[in-house]
Amino acid sequence: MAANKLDLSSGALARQAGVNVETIRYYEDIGLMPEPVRADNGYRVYGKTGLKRLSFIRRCRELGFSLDEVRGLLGLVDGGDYTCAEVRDLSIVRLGDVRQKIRDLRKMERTLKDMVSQCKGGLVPECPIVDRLYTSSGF
Amino acid sequence: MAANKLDLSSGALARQAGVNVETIRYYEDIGLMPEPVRADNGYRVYGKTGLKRLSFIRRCRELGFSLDEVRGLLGLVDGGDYTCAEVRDLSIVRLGDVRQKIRDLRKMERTLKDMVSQCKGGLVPECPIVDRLYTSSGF
DNA sequence: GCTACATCCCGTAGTAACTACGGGGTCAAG
DNA sequence: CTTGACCCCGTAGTTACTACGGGATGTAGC
Repeated sequence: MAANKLDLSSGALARQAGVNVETIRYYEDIGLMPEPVRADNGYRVYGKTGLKRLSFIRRCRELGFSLDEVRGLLGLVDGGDYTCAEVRDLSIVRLGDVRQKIRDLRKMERTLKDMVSQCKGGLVPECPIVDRLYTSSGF
Repeated sequence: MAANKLDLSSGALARQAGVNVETIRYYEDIGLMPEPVRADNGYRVYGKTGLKRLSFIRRCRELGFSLDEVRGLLGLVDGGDYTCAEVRDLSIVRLGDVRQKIRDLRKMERTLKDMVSQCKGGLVPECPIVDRLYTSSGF
């Protein structure tokens, strides 16, 4: 076979997509990435579609989709019969999750900030932060 | 032995501290919770200190401290020779982490929001969300 | 042709922080 | 005296990877 000019080894693919090699193999194991063509020496060979798919996965992960959700998205795309609405719904759920997480973190931020500001940072072995965390009253 | 009126079984402790029973055993295994006194039947028996310690751990976890960081905090407290400054420093690091995480999530939120708003949610098999995730251009 | 050295292969095990499972002992109520 | 809740323990599963180790292969310089 003539080598396509876009042929990529697993290492090259990993670099281009911004993941590492083991991750590709992991995705292959769990069925997110298809088994690639192999060169005569047994090395994996990827093309443009491989790169697109892996980049898709990486971006979804960056947006906080779980691998299972990514699997769902890819299933829709693979089947070719997905509707815009399905994808949109999943994204809206994700958006809700993200917003909830932001709220939680802001609460954490406030609590930590309060604790730090109450603490003089001295060398004394009594610390309002520890007191606050150690007493049974909630915060 | 006379039963203290604050004696708690593992189940009761779990309920009071808001974790579940297996988690207590896990903390015991990894040395965060000390091995408790056992009743004649082999059941674990906890007192007020057990409850305080477990609640401390739970609160730290809620604030995003890793179990290793909690271990450090507990080590300071256990040793009795911690200084306020040490605790404060760790809290400040955590606060920085939390703020970074909020920034990351806000970026995710913007991206998701944009994607959803671009999508009409129709039944057509072309979806700008998928396009956006699937193409190799970053976002 | 030979020697480094990088890169690839594979299977397996380790990570964090739990959660779940399964098989058995115990205890209080009716 | 049985039923159901609770407890014990060890082990394995979860998510999403990362690390390890041993061996084959490819590539560059001498």
